[in-house]
Amino acid sequence: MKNLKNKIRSYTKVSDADIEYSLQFYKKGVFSKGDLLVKPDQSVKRFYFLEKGCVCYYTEDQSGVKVMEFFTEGEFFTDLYAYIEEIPSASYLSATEDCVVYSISKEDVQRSFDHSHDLERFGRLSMQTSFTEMFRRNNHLRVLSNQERYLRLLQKRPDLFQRVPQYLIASYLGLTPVGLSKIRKRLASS
Amino acid sequence: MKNLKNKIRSYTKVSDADIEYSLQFYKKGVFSKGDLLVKPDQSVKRFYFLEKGCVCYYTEDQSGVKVMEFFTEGEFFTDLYAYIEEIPSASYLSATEDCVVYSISKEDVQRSFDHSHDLERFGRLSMQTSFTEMFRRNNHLRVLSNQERYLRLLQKRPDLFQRVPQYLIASYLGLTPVGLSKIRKRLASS
DNA sequence: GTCATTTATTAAACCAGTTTAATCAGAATT
DNA sequence: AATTCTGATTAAACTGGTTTAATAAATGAC
Repeated sequence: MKNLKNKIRSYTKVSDADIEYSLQFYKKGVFSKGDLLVKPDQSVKRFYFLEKGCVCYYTEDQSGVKVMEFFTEGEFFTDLYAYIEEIPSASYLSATEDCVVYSISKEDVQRSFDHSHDLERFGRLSMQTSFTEMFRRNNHLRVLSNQERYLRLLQKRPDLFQRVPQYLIASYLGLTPVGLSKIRKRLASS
Repeated sequence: MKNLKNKIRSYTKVSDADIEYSLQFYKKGVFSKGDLLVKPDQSVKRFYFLEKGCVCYYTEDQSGVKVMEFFTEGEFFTDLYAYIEEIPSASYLSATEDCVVYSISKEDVQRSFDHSHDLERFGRLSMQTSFTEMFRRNNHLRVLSNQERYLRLLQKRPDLFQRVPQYLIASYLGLTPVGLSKIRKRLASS
């Protein structure tokens, strides 16, 4: 739980006692490549810390898979929208590699927030981080060209290209595998 | 400040004393149609409650204006990304009507959060709301067709079509005025 | 090591939107 | 009432992506 403890502390000062109070609720979980942590119509009652592995957050409709995010080691994740709103998920959380997670139930999160002002603050700041990350991501989709987004992803998260198949990356970039292939070709010949 | 007080209380239980503590920091402001509350390269140090009027949150680049959100009476707003990250804004907050706002500085927000656990919780929940609203909005952009988004906006926020020019609505829907016009024409003839 | 499956590339036809530019309508100013 | 300005529509040409389908390459199972 060392990484998790450091992660929490990276948001705000939390006393040892408060950290231990919160950590008591987390349970270790392991998933194999291909496992679904969440799937559509399920309720989403847990909040996860990814100790090891990679998780893909996506929706699927008649036109296929649409990737919203890839989570990797050291990140908190869940289907945050369904978790907050307490509605059935419309999405998948799928392990694209073997994963080790620590997770806590929403009730226990609430217990932590009730228990101390500092843990509540941690909750606020972690929500703030979820907001800014989503904002940044959506801004890129809004203002950058497909090619710019591809190049930026290549630069910012080169590991992803080794870890997940290109058609998922294409979807994450907001295009089809064919479209991404064209962009790569265009770039290669220039 | 009655609307503001009720708004805060709609998030979580806050004592009279805490509410009054927080409310002491808010200052009333009035803006005329066309005024800019925030513009690019400015720092964003205040958090706003919109008592009356309508504010458009948008960016502008070589390809023109891109509307991210319209805020109307009873909503909190600011350029939240720049506010949180404490970086110069990349956006505009523009009054599309005469407006009355109450606003509080980020330092005073922090004072409120330090002052009581309940106010900190309000802060967490309001951040949570910002997250879910942004998520919902982006989800619509992601999974709905332009026509579906137009029809849904027409249904959910019919007032907007009376209050702001159509070319801003087109931008909000992720298309050009020409594109929106085509959709309207298509719908009219069916 | 071979076969089956999954993933990536390429080509061709297509299309929903864009861009540009002209026209039209309405509102505000004088 | 005439003039200007802003906003909305229409038309025509264009384009960056899609879709479909076929092929090729890589991966994994036996």
